[in-house]
Amino acid sequence: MEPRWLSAEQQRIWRSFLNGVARINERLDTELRPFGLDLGEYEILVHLSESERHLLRMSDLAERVRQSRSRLTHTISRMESKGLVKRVACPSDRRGVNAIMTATGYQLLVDAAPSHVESVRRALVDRVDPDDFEALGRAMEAVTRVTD
Amino acid sequence: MEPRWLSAEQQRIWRSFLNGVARINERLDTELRPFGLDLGEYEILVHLSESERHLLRMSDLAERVRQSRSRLTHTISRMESKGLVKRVACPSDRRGVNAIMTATGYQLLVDAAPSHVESVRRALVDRVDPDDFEALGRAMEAVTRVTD
DNA sequence: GCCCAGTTGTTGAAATGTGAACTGAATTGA
DNA sequence: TCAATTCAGTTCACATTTCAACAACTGGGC
Repeated sequence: MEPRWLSAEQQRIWRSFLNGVARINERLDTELRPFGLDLGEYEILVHLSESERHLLRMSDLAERVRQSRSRLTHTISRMESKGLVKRVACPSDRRGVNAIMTATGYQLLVDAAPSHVESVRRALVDRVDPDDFEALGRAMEAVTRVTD
Repeated sequence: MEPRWLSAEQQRIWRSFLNGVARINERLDTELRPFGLDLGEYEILVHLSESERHLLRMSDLAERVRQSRSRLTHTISRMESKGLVKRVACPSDRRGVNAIMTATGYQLLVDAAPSHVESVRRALVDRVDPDDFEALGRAMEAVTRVTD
C-alpha cells in the first residue's frame, strides 16, 4: 500500500508538537525538582488529593496517571519511603491495595502547587492565544477519544 | 504572591493535553517496536537521513533530537552495536565526533517510515479537525519560541 | 463444591535515563 | 606565549523504567 506521507505543513506542525511537548515537560520537571518531585509523583498526589478519603486503588490510580502497574508499584514505594503516601490493604478485595496520601504528602502538594501552576502558565497557557488554546483542547480530546 | 490558578476550563484542557501526549507517544512507540526502534532512535535516523552525507556532529544531533549529550552518547552506542550508525572522528575539530548512518540504518528507516507515518496519522493528524490542527501548530510554536 | 480464565499487585533483573565529574582539545585574551 | 576558560564528548554512579514471571485472589460456569 502506498504510504500517505504528511504534507510539508503537516510535518512542520508535527515537529513543532514534538518540540513543544519536550519543552513543556522539561520545564515542569525542573521547576518541580526543588520540591523533590517529578511530574509523575506530582500527578499521583493530585489524584489522591481529589479522591474520597485521599485514597485510591493501585490499578485505578495507575490508569489515571497513565503509569504501568509495575511502574506505579515502584513509584509508590519510593514515595512511601519519603513519607508521602502509605499502602493499606483493600477491605473488599483481598488482592487489592489502596494508596493513601499522608498529611506530609498533602502538605507537600499544597506547597508545590502554586509553583507548578505557574510553570504550566509560563510554559503553555499564558503563551498561547486563547482561541488556539481552546483548539488544542479539542485536538487532544479527539486524540484521547476511543474510536478504534 | 497569590497563585493564579487555572480556570476549570483551562485545567480540563491541560489534562487533555497530558492524556493526549501520553496516548500519542504510547502508540508511536508500540508501532515502532516491530522494527526494533523507539521514537528517540527513529528521530536520530530521520535527522541523519536529512543531513549532508548522512552525518552530524554529536552535539548538533543531540540538540535536534532533544536528547542530553550524555543520553545521546548511550543511544548512539546502542545503535552502533545494532549496526545502524557509526562514529567517525571529526576532521576539522579533534574534539568532535560525527555520527553517520550506515546503509543498514538507512534501509531500516526506509522500511519503518511508512508504518510510522501511518501511526502519526492514526494517532493525531487524521483524528483532528484541520483548523484545530493548524491551531495546534501555532500553539506549539508559541511554546517553543524563545521569549524569556 | 470445583475448575479456570482473568485480575491485582509485586518482584527482580535488564534496559534506559540522569547529572556530575572528567579528559582532551580549542579558544580567549593579557 | 601561555594560563585560564570554554567546549565536545564520554564516563561514572546512580535513579528510574520496562518486561516477564510470579503468587494470591476473584468471579463465573458447571
